[in-house]
Amino acid sequence: MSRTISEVAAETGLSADTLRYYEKIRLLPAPGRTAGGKRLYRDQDVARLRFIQRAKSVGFSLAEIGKLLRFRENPVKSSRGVREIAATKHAQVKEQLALLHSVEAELDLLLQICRGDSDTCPILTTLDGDTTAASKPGSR
Amino acid sequence: MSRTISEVAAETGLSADTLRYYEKIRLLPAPGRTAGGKRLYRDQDVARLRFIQRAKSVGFSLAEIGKLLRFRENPVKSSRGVREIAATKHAQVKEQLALLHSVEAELDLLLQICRGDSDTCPILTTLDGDTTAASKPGSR
DNA sequence: CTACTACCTGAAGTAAACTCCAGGTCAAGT
DNA sequence: ACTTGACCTGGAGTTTACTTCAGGTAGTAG
Repeated sequence: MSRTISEVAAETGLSADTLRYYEKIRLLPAPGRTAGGKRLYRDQDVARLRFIQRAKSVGFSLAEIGKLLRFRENPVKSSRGVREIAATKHAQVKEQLALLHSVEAELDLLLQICRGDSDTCPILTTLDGDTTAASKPGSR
Repeated sequence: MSRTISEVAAETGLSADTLRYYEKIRLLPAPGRTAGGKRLYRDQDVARLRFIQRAKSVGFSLAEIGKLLRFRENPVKSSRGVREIAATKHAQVKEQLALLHSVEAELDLLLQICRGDSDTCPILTTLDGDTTAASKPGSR
């Protein structure tokens, strides 16, 4: 049921310092304590941390994650405003996805064409417009 | 052909300070100068900046972008090593895409179910309570 | 010549998200 | 009783990506 900070750290891959930091900035609710003052985390805290990690890996800032979490916690209370936030976020995610897709395509292309066996990699020179690489004299 | 720093700033939406900063950290090659010492940027610099902006918006750090640029500039010289970098990057982008998709799906679901008209939003409580939707141990 | 603006430089400051540190406490083991 | 190890706190330090600042120059306008 309840775990110590180091157990949660091991479980999530976050450091104990980070957990305390998240608590400080209110991303995590203050957990219960033992008689001696040690933090005791519960399943829902860990679930919350997993959510945070996922959101973070996707590029949300901690501030944004805070909003998402509050959203998650107040289902109906602020439905309208909350829906707006979610919609905005949703739009951002979609945009991000589109950008990522284009970057993926570009890397894909680069990898396909520039296999390291031929003598020249036309796409790269094309990409850069013209001669950036070989010709510059005085720079670095 | 050549533009001043403020022109490039206007064109790219970056600040002149940022352009000088990019030069300092060698993301941009040192541009030519007027007799009086002012920077003169060329088309290829702007193209490079656009590349940087795209890569940045997708979540690459400036350090990573530096690598991508060097990659782009040395087509064959270091084909092998370079291919590795690109492949790694490619894998990362794919992973990022997968994560983003899952977040998008989650937000989608949230938006669909929690329309702000009903009294309760079951998915939210589910998400937070205990049975985290897709919680799998060892997923990091 | 003076004013003004755009530009220059090196250096210091900022925000986000940690990370590390010093000094202190608590419960358990020997 | 003493030591050890995990934990506590408040605060300083780190990295990234800029931004701001202070003081100075180049070229143009009046």
